[in-house]
Amino acid sequence: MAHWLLKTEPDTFGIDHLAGAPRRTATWDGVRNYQARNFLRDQLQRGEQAFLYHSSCAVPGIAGIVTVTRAAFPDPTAFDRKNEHFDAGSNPAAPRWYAINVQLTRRCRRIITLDELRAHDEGKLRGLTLLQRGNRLSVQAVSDAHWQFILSLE
DNA sequence: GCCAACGTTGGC
DNA sequence: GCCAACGTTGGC
Repeated sequence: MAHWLLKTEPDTFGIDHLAGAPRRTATWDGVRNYQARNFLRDQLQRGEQAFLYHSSCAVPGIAGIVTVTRAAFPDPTAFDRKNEHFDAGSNPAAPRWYAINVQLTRRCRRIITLDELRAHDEGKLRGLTLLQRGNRLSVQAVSDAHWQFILSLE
């Protein structure tokens, strides 16, 4: 099974929100980038795991692990005029954007910080999308080797 | 708040 | 299809 990394801003919707949600489950919606959309729509499968990464905060880093509990379905926020992610170019007959459901599997015992990941940029984590210059993708693939190594840092 | 990097938009 | 302008991301 493939592994992933999902970015989120903890001030908006982070691991604390997910931990407090019913069944520790939430819909991962509002993605409005085509490359990230393609990952969600075409690749993330039910049962696969992803790192939950906190960005735009005091200590950016991996905060936990989530499991995909529902594979891609049309993003309902795109159809909702009152939603900030509304997109008139998407409609139920021809959805442009997709969402998944994720469940919090567990928190990391501690935040695995971006600084710490960077320390391995030219070693075991060479090629990790998160560490690539100018990277902004909110849904990223993580190789098995990278996944295992990051877990070993915890 | 700054600013580099990137994606999108829209005139041509 | 080009590319300048603009908006967004995200670390610092």
